Amino acid sequence: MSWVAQVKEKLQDKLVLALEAAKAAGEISYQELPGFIIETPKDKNHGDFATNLAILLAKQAQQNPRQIAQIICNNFNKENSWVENTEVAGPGFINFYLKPGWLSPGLRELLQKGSGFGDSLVGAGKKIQVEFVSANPTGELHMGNARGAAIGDTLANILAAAGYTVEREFYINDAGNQIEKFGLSLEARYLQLLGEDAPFPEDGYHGGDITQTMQQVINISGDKYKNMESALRREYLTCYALEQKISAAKTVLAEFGVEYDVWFSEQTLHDSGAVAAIITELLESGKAHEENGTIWFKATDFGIEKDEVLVRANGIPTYYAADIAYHKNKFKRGFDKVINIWGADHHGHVARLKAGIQAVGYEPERLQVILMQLVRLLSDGEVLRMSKRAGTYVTLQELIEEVGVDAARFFFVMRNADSQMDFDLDLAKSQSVDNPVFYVQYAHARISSIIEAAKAEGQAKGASAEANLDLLLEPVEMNLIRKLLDLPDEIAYAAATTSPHHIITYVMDLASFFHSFYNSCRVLGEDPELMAARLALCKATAICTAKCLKIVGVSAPTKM
RNA sequence: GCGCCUGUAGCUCAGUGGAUAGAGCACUGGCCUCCGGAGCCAGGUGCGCAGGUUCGACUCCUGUCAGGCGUACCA
Repeated sequence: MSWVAQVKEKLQDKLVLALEAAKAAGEISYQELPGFIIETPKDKNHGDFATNLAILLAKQAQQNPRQIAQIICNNFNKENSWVENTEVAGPGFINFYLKPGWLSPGLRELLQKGSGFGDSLVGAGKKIQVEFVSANPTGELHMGNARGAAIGDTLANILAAAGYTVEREFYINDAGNQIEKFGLSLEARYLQLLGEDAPFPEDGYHGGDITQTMQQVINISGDKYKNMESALRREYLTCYALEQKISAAKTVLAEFGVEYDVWFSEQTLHDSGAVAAIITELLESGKAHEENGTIWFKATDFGIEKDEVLVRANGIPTYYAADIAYHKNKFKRGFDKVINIWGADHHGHVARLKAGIQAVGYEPERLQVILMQLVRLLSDGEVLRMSKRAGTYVTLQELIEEVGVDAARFFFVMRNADSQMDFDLDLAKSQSVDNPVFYVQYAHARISSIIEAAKAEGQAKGASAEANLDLLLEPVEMNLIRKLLDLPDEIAYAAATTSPHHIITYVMDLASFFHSFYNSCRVLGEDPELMAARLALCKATAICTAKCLKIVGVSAPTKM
C-alpha cells in the first residue's frame, strides 16, 4: 500500500474510533456507519485531507452536520498520528491538517523503490489480454490504427504496472470475403503488370501498394503464375502478399514501439475446425437452426434485436461465427478478462459478440470492448475524410516520419478514447514544438542536467533517500512531493477504469509542479543539507516522470 | 425510426457525487548578472437546453436539441 493510502487508512480508523467514543458518551446516535470517503481537497486551504462523514450522518443522527463534525473533532485522538489539527468547514466537512514532514517517509520509499515505484499488486494473479489494432492485412496501417496502437499498448503497460499478467495480441483477419476481394485485386494488378487486359474487381483494393507488391512478385519470379489456373494463382499471390503485409505491419508497429506477444491468424480457426465446432455446438444446443441452407444464431434469445447469420447460404461462415470461436479460444487460453480495442464504427458488433460468448458458456462481462472514436484529419483547416479510395489517408509510417513516435503516441494517449479527436496535420508537423510532450520531456531533461551538474561538483550522493527530507517544507516542495506520491494510486486508477489518458493528465500536472518548484527554489549552491534534500526531490521527480513516459511509450531524454 | 458515443473557455481537451469547474493553444503584461527561458507568475470568459434524485450534480436518472457512428448472408 502506498504511503498516502496508509496515512489515509490510519485516519479512517481514528475517525471511526472518535465516532464510537461520541456514541458511547451519548453525544450522538446512529445505527449504521455510512460509507464515507476521505479525499484530498482540491483547495489547499481545506487541509491535507477532508471527510464527508458528518454530512452523511446528519439524517440518522438527526443533528446539524456541522454540530456532528464538531463532536467528532472533539473526540478525535490526534496522538500517534500525523494529524496536527482538525477543522469543521463548509456544510459539515472535517478538514485535517497534517504535521510538516508527514510526506517524508513516502518520498523516502519512492527513492528506495526507484523505477519500481508506482507498481502495485491490485491485479496480481489475474491474466488479461489486450487485443488491439487487428487491422485487415489488405492494406497499410494508417493513422486510425495508430491511435489504437498507442492506446492499446499503453493500456497493456498500465495493467502490467498494476500487477496483471498481460498479453498483447494482434488478430489477423486473413480469411473471409475481404481476402477473396484482396486476391482478385492482386490477380488483376499482376496480370495488368504483365500486359494483360485484366478487369479490376468492382469493389477491389485500389491502393498503389498492391501494385507495388505484385511488381515485387514479377521481379522475383517473372510471369511464373501467368498461365496458372486462376484459383491456384490467387492463392499463391494472396499468400505472398499477406506475408508481405503482415511483416510490414510488424515492422512499422515495432518502430512505433509496439511489440505483440501473439499474432493470431483467423484462418487457423477455420483450418483447425474451431469455427465448425462452434456452429455444431450452437446447433446441438438448440441456440442455432438451419433455414434454407443458412444457419442462424438465435441472438434474439440473448437480447439482440435480430437473429444473426453464422453460415451463409453459400456455405461460408460469417466473420461473426469466427469471432465467437476466436473468443472461446481466448478464454480457453486462461485469460480472466479480455479487452478489445475497436474503432467506434464497429460498436454494433459488441452486443452481438457478447451474446455469442454467452451462448457458448462464458460470462460476457469477461469481455470488455473499448470503443475508440475515429480520428478526424485536418489539413489547411479542412476536414479530410480518411479514405483509401480517395488517397486521403496518412499511413502510420508517414506519421512516424513526419510527427515522430514520441509526439504521436503522447497525442493519441492524451485524449479519452471516447473523444472524437481532430488531428491537425499542419500543426503536428510545423508546430510540433508546442506539443505538450515537450513540456514533460523538458522537465526530465532539466532534472538530468541538474543532477549532472551536481555530480560534477561531487554532490551527486545527495540525490538519495539518505538526505534529510524533512527540510522540504516550502509549499511548492510539498505540492510536488504530494503529487509524486499519488503515482501508485494514479496507475491503479487508470488500470481500474482502463483509461490510459489519466497517465498523461497526471504527468503533465507533475511536470507543472516541478517547473514551479524549480522556479522558486534553488537546488545547487544551497546549504549542503538542503541541497541534498532538493537533489533527492529532483531525482524522485525524474523517476516518476520517466515511469509515466515509459508507460506511454515515449522517451525520457536527458537532454533536448 | 431504433441503438451506441459525444456536447465544458475563442480553439483542442481534462475533471473519481463534494467546498470558488481546470490545462494547453491563442491574446496582454511581468520574471534569473545565478542550476536548461521548450520554463515561471499574473490577467477572463464556460458545464447544449429543461426537469428530477441528493445536504450537495459537469458527474446519477428522465426528456429534449445538436454532431458522429452503427442498424448486411461486410468486417
